[in-house]
Amino acid sequence: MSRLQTSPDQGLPLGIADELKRLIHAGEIAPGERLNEAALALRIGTSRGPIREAIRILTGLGLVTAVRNRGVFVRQISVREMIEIYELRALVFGYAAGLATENIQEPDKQEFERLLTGMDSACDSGDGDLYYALNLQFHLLILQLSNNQRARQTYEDYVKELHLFRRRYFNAPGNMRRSNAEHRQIYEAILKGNAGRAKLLAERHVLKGRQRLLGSLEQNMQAADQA
Amino acid sequence: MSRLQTSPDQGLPLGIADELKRLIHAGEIAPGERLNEAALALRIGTSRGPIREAIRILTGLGLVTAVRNRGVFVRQISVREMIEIYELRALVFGYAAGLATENIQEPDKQEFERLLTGMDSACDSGDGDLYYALNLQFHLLILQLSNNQRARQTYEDYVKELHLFRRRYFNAPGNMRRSNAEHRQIYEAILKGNAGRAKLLAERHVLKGRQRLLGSLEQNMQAADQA
DNA sequence: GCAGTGTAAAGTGTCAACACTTTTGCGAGT
DNA sequence: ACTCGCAAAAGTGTTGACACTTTACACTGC
Repeated sequence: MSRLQTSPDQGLPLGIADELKRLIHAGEIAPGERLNEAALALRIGTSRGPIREAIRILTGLGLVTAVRNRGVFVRQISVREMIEIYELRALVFGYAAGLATENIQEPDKQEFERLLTGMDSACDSGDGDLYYALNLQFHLLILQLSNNQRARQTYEDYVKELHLFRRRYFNAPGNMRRSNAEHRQIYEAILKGNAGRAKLLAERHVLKGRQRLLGSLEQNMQAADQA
Repeated sequence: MSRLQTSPDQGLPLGIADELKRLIHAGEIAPGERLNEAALALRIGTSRGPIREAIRILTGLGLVTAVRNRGVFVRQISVREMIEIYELRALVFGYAAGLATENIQEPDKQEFERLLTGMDSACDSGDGDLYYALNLQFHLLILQLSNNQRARQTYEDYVKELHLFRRRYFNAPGNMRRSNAEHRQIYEAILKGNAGRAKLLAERHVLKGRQRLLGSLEQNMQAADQA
């Protein structure tokens, strides 16, 4: 019954954990929702043992919170946690941008150009999903150029974790344009080898992203109040 | 048979996981060692089910690595990983020191003084363990003053994770003195409200700690070569 | 109609047994 | 003595059953 052809079989629990991670990060299982062991076992086509082990992996990862005798629930992130994570994400991104000035090579530059023009056209066509995907690639490319694997992993984890924030990020076209203008500035600073400026701009870029999110959040709240 | 009175019972697997974490971080289970399910079950006085779940939690936390059909092994950290983690630790510590300039209060100042003089006397008496404990408190106090709970948690995790580095840190008395001199400089910068300087000194302090570790590592290697 | 109670259903917690894989070690053959 | 192969042992992977807790719901009494 299962379609766990995700990875070279590392064992049932690991495979199930990956599948659950995917479901959670994709939002198919909403934050706050409970994971039903029996239902999952039936769906995957296994017994509850491996399911429970997979869920424990997620517990260790902090994706779910366990309550004794009541089950595990997909973690919800509070506004405060969101703010704190953004802070650290900005820090790591700035760090990586600074190092990128030292490690950038010719092929990377071409990749940067491709991503930046791609995001421009995504702005023009108002394609938020495309912009989001390219934006993520842009950020990860910089993390890659930090030459610090752990930093890259940490950054990816932050991005995924922020998906647990209850409210969905809503890309207004104006935000996308502003965001990409910042991208260009960061890229130019990296090109010029200006590590300090690249770091500063990168940090600010993430923190501005946070502000944009908080802003749209407030708008939503007001809209909800009026309804 | 078990003495898992560690915490308000959050369930057997959680309790066991905590116990295992303690054993690993205390070094009682060495990096690279395998965890035997049956033996642990016997020791804790339970069946293998909860043991396996506890082990999966550790898998999620990254404390152990699982190999199919062969068991789980306490994670070993490579030199490269150690270097990368120190880099991020320096970043977070610098960040916290910068913010500490804004959030420090009177009682914190007294605590700082207590820790600094305590470390001085630990230097005098050559008490490495005491120095290590106070040093950790000093760092955590600064993290506390960042007012970013997540940063504090991250920093603690880094410190624990570095315990998985195969070679033990060996506190030479000279290193302790130099280290505490740096502590004083950081504290003074925080007192003066000089955020930039506090941040810079704090970052450097951690990176110097890394150099000290790498240095003692090289010495050990040479000693091993001569033996 | 409503609050309180008791019971059934749903769900999690734990266990012991069995299946499968890997490792160990003995013994035959060279 | 050394190697190869086979068989026993050790260990992990998975399962279904049972115990316990929480939740849902109908029923009783007011």
